[in-house]
Amino acid sequence: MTKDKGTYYISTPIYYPSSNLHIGHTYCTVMADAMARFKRLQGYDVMFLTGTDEHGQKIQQYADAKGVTPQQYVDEVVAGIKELWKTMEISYDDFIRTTEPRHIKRVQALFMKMYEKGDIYKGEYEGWYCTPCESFWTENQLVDGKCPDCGRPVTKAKEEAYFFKMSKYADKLLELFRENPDFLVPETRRNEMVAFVEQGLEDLCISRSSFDWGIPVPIDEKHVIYVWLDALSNYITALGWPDEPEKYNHYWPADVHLVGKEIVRFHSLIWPAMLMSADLPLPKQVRGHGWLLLGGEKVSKSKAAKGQDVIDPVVLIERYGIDALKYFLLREYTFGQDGMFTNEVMLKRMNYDLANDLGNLVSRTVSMIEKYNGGFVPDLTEEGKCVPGEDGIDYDAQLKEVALGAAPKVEAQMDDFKFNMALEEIWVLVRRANKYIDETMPWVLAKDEASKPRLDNVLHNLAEAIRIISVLIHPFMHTTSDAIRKQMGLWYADVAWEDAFTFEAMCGEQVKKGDAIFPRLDIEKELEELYALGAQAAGGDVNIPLELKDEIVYDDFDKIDLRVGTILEAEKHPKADKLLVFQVKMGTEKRQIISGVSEYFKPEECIGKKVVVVANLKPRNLRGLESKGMILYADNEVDGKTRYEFVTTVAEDGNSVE
RNA sequence: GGCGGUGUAGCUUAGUUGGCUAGAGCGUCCGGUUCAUACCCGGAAGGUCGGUGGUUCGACUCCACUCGCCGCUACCA
Repeated sequence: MTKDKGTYYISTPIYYPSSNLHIGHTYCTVMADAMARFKRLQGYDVMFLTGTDEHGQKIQQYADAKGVTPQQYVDEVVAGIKELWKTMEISYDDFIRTTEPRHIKRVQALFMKMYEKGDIYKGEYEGWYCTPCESFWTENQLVDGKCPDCGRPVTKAKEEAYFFKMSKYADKLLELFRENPDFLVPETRRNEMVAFVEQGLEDLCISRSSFDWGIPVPIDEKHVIYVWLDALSNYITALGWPDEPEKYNHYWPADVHLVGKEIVRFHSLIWPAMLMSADLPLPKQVRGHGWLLLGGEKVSKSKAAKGQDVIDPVVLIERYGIDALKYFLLREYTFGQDGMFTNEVMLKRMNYDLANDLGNLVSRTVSMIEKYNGGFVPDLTEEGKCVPGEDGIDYDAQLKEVALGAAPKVEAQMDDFKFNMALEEIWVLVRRANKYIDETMPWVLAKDEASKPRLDNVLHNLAEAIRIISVLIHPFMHTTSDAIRKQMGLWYADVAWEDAFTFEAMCGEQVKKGDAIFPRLDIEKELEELYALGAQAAGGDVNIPLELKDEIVYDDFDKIDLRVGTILEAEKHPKADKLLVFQVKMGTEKRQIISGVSEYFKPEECIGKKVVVVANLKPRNLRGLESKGMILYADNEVDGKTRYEFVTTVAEDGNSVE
């Protein structure tokens, strides 16, 4: 660290410890870590915060099922998360757990501050509740009567609850977006939020009394504080607000909250509104990143074991190393956009960029310095300067120009969180250095004693280029940076960002060839082995219980009358683009049934299909047409896209299904 | 349906305020080289910049319409 550039506070979301983390969480945390390391290297006083959000009904249920207390349950999972971050050398400065006393008392203080402001009142909440998502939904938000976020079943809930007058802050939020467009990026997310607020904001339910695994409401012991007030406030409670204000005053407001696009709304609307209510400054920026997609779907805990791609970061690290995985995640994907994750894309990146380009550059340079100059980096001499040949190009000058130009370009890209572009800028230099070797042909120079001065300068310039590369990659791959510096004889100096701005720094260092920095991978072989691992995780030998709905008794099942039917007619609903209207014959009866499946089936291909129908379901009007019953479909995936299949049989129409 | 975004070589994609032959990586084909992890370097083929119309001396870049994807939202027994 050289000069003080001020503070830089960056956060990841606090993760929900319901199970182990996957590569999606890793992706977010790796980005935050790279930025934190980059800012530190530049001389900022960095605060990098991550942590876990440990309350809620779902954790309580998981713990009950396991026969342990919620605290015991989260302690175990959180230990695993910390272990993962340790393995990945995530350089967080603090790890906040919402079950820690320091957090609990400060959340209560925040509650009281908002309460005293008159922004919290007691009301009654009725709605549908999705336990896994900890979300309440209104009747018409439900999809197929299920949670619109995760598709799992919801339960009806009505309870006394405390509300936060968020509606009061709608205008101020719009003003925030209008006057401070950089508050929320990328732009598409900001547009969505503005549209959301303009629709009108409802007050936010911030307490629960139906379970008790949470922080008690200070004015009412029957209630616990509900997820958002509890979780979001971690960004200031970790700093000591309000009782130990020193750190808080030093780092707040945060420079950036890094979040996934699915929680942009909470960070850009609810969190600012809460801070406004408490008369506290707002964070400077919220950045929503994209998702890693597996076969077109978001990487998630429930999809974790599906298919052939390995998304367990621990497995990938064991096979390829932390730096290769980090490089891949940061280089391959564009911040803010979704990206496709496949083993093949990952392996190619690792081989082409790391083994072939960077690893090989270091390897060939060190070899030549050992072979042609006894292992010592030569000094530059006047007589060894490049004499432009017929092409008129001064190779030395070009290499130097690219090398010295890299750091400012990296800085510019990093300012905008364009990790992939920052790395691309570095690789422009890597490629230029490889090209420089072909241009100058040291092995030819080495054959003639008269060209020794020229050879020395070439070797020197290569060493300089690699030294600069070692500085530039340090925030992204510090272990590799150190390994390169060791081979280059640069062990004596700590990495400093300023070193990327000088080109005549080396002389006499003793290089030492070591193991390949990134061994070349046999992609075919790796793909096969990863495929096997993926298949195994997908359930080959392992028996992992499915996540199921609440248990029912036989009588519950017996209430459902399932019948075999044949689709006679099918057409699009005239007033709804996603609905198909079927005429289904079940024995003696023919009736109309409507399903929301037009994106999966063309009407004509449904005709004649045998289906299973829930026949005694209460009829309902759907956009003007009556639907009597429900056709059963099975979730499926074809060519990587989700779709439905009819649940079918060869049995006679009208027969019952049991 | 409403709002927003997006559509550029086989694949992944750069293209700030409109301006020379639209760049890059991977893939393909050809050539060079041997210091190096069978790596590296050079060259070529390949794009009517989704479509149509318009503004302009000139549009991938602006406008209108249209088609396809995506997100938010509504409807989805």
